Amino acid sequence: MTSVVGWLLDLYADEREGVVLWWIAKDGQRLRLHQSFEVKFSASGSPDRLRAAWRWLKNQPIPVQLGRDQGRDLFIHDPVTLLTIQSSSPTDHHRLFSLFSKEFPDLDYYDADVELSIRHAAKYGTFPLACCSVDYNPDNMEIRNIEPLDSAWSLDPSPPPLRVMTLEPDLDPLHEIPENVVVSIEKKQYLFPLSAKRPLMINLQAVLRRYDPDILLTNWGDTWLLPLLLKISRETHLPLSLNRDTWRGILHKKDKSYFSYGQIVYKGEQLHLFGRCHLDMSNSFLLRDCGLDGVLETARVTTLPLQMTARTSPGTGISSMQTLVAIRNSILVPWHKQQAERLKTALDLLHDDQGGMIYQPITGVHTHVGEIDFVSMYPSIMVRCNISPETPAPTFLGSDYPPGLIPLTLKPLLEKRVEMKRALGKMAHWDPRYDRYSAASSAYKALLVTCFGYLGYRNARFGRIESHEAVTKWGREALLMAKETAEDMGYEVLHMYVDGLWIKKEGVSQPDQFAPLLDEISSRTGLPISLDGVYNWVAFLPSKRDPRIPVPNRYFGCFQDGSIKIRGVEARRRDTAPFIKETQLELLDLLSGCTSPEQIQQLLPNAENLVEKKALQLRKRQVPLDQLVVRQRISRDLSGYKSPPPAARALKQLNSVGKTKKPGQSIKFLFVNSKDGVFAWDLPYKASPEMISVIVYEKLLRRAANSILSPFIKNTLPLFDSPISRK
DNA sequence: TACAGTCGGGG
DNA sequence: GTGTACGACTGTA
Repeated sequence: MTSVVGWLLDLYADEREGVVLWWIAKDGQRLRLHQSFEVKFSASGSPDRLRAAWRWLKNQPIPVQLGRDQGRDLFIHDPVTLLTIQSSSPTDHHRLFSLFSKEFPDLDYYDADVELSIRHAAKYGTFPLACCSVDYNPDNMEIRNIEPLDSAWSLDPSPPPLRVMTLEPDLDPLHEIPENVVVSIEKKQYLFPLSAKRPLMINLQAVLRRYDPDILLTNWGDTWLLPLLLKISRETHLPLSLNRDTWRGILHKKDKSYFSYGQIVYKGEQLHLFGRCHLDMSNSFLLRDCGLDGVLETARVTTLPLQMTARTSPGTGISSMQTLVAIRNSILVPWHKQQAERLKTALDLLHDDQGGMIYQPITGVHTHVGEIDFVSMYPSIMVRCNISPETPAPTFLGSDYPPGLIPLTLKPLLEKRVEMKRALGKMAHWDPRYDRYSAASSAYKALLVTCFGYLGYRNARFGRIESHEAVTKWGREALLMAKETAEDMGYEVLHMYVDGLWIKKEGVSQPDQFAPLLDEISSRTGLPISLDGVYNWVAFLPSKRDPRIPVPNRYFGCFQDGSIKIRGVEARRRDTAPFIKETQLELLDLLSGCTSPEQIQQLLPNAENLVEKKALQLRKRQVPLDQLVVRQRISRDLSGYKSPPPAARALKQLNSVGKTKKPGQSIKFLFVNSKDGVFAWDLPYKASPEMISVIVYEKLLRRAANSILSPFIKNTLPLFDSPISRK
């Protein structure tokens, strides 16, 4: 028997060995161990059907152990009688469940589709990069015992000595033709020409062997680079050991488009490795937004393998956390079948209108305004009021009922994030923990927010619309209490939006002056609230269709520390060209130091000069083309468009040269003087400055400038706004 | 004018 | 294999 202390890198099922676990040992070894792992699921239904199921299971060839048990279904009051089915390995379980559930589609299944890593976490307390003490038999590398020395909730776990290698083409393969593969290891870089195929393979294989990375960080690795390298490897018959588990194939997952948050999203194809983790920066929002630290910190709390964590949505993450808590608390995990969405009833529509509290702002420019926001409002409410599918409707001050599944899941995450945020506030930027804390804090925020959304999602395993409504109800309640408190203390409330208030009081302009109000709101509502900042000035815009009507989420302003906040206007939209966005930001920057409307008035001529200068650059065609690129999402197949918008016309051009985009992918294009009015950016031939439609861009420029300047220009109608026509 | 299409969130 | 809202805004017919 050998004992080793190390960090868990990866875990996956194996046909013969049960579960394979890769460890980074303290002494630097990379260890491949395995462990037999039994998997149990259960079914409930009428006694007749369960008897029939028992007979069927007895007469099929996959070995099983059957039993009877009782269990707790969160949505059923009484204990449920269960037929339990235990397989001796994860692969047996998969095969058996897929056959069995087809044979008996009328049964209710539990614990049937739980990710292997979650089952392992529930049984042994493991999670990605958990530091553990492992006993194993050195003769056959079989694990005898795993003892976690680490908790997912600790702020500063012992850091694993990860070896990271970056692999990327030198140019964006969607836009240009890359010539080299760039390999980066720590501070070193290597450049291998793509055209010299044999040397490329030999060199790559050599670095992979020599450095033996744990993490292979790529750009376009899923969708372009690794498929290409594997193809070259086949053509040249030269080996390329991307996997550590060398005899294994690489797992390809197909691309797909799906609906989420009311829109189509596209997820590119994926390549998963074994024994080593492939993370594609271009195919992972989490990796792009929160970096490698964000992925590692998310994997620790969700217990999903690193390669999966990087590529899934926060919804999958929070759902995994709920599943783990359920198993640990002996709550059955209902099988999540993909059921057709039923149509909404009139009642549902009525309910949907009862979301967050939204108020109409007082339009125009206001100075010395404080913005206060509840901290993680919805998750805090779920924890404080014990809102969960199985808990009774709460009163505002919580319930006597024991904590439900959702609060049990959220509480440690919420507390870890609050602690990290608190530490960040006092920490220097050069502190080695700073980046990791920031990454974790924004990754956790997404998990927390999504948990609320999932309560209202019909297909979620642990959702219940009444719970969702209870959260928004208490949210509105808390916001109204905050408003009353502010008014009681002499503030004017200019605007409210879901979890934030914009308030003003004569003589109050320093951050610490807001403290008594914040304390009072916290004590009245029981929810944490903090000052987002004090604006030098903030402008709430009216509707463009009717200037008498305020709109809740179009505003911008400058804080005392010089930072700028913008919502709803062009610069916030991803379909705004960089040049236009830049202009808006420069205009705001120009006005940011002002503390009175008079000062702003004085600077207006400068602002207008800036706009004219930009317009002149456009007319002289001096603006770099990449600054004029517009990006829009394709929502359907080309044939689905009745009046093709610019993005669809650009896609048509790409199609004509054999390139394609699927619904959910975005496409880049320029506005030009041609029949289509657009020119796709990723065509093999390049656009030239003469093609650009100066008219279109100048209108976009003036419209954007107008969004910023109109609140300051008295008694003038917007001068420059008119529809943009093609040509 | 009616209809069709896109975006928003946070950091 | 995970939020099919909803309102503002813009372009096209």
